[in-house]
Amino acid sequence: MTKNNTLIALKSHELFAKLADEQLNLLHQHSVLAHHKKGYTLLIQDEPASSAYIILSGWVKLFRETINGEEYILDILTNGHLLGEGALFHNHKYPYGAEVIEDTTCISIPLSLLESMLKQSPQFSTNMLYFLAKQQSKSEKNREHLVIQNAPQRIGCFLLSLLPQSASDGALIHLPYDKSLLAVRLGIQRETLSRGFSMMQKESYITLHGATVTIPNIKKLSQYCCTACTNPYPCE
Amino acid sequence: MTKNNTLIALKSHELFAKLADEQLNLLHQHSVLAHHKKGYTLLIQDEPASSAYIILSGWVKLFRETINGEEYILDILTNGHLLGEGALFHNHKYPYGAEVIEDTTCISIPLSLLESMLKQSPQFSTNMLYFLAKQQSKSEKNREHLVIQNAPQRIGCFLLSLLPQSASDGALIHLPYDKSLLAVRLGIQRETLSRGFSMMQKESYITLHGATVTIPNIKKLSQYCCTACTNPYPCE
DNA sequence: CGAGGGTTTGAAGTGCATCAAATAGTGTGG
DNA sequence: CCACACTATTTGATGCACTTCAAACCCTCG
Repeated sequence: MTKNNTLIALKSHELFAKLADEQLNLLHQHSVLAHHKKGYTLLIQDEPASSAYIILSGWVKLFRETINGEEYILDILTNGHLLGEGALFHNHKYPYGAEVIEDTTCISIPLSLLESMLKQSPQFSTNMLYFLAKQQSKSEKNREHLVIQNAPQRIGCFLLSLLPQSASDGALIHLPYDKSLLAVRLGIQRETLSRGFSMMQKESYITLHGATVTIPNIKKLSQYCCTACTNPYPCE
Repeated sequence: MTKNNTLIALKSHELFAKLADEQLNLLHQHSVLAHHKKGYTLLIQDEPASSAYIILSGWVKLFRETINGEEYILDILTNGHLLGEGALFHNHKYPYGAEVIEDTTCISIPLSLLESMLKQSPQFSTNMLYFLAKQQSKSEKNREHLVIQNAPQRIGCFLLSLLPQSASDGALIHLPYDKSLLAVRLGIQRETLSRGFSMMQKESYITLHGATVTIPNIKKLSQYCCTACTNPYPCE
């Protein structure tokens, strides 16, 4: 949890892969490690932006406010995820708000530095291009899921996305945050989430105890969730 | 409709803005103008990719096939839109299929050329970054609409997106393609689209004759459609 | 005129939302 | 360690939006 970890975290992020040591050091020098408690507001939508953040631990939700005051959730992020970089291409304003939902450690990186690196480092430019392309494909997938999958399928798909690639049948999953938050994330009501879980238990796609889920047969679950989808399991 | 128009179309695309004449000429030399009839398959999903295309006229649908053979529509494109460029960041394979749905004129541009320009031209790199960022924001908006808006609201939102910025009350819109295709594009059934239209007529948000829509009061319609949304009208 | 696709209308079913209430789980102060 | 308050989650009952299935209508074009 020292300044040294910052360098390691930076190095291991795809956005900074293959960069010259010189540039990594520059990033390292200008980066600040910070801890934030649950409830802390990290980014304010449409406010002038100064930093991007890489999450080292904890959970952060990205959201936008609707005109009549409701909240729309774009994504919920954790270890290794980047946020706030969108401001680089959005008039230096954050395109979404961000709130800490589980105590979070993160690195803040000045956007001005990223901007100058974009101009000077072709490697970084390329990384950013691939990063944006990947994000877009993820966003398209999310949209597809909304159109194609019903509620329980979306839940199952989300569970599968929590599995490491190496997971085998019987794998344990600990839900990373509140079920009510998960419901919003999936675009359904808490009650629907609850009923979805219990239906999937009855059909023995999963077993559920509190916030712990086991998947006895990954193939069976993925067949239920992914058949209607354009991406076979594993989805991403 | 000569080779000269190709140059003009290239110059006016945001992706090629501010490029040196030298590069524009290179693009121009390697670009090919083509006409395709309705039904023509322009791109095949997951096939090795050779070209990107800019549409000059007509309509093209982008789609992906689900595992059980259904079709999911990503977008429907027309004048000025670019397609196929995603292959640059997707192992040189097209991330979607594309089919001509109204006779189309388009320019094909070799991906290899774009790729070398990405490496050599910082301006082009920057353009591409902004282009991808914009596409992503569009994709996020589409997703939001699916979560937040009901069917008639999505229909109204789509109609509003067809209006030029300069449009005033009473503006005429000619639906660009089949209502059944529009339904798929909006993620609803044809019947639901039809009922949505007739409801909006009854509430005098619009009037409808065949494929021609008039919007007597833009503000009224946008209040109905956009209040639940995080983006005020005009949406994009 | 008649065939065939596109579109609308009607009737019934389904999935999810909503509202209401019960239950389980968590943290606090005694 | 327990009692209490408070929140998260589940369960039940009902309603609405959209889908599905079926049939009619409408338009265009040979």
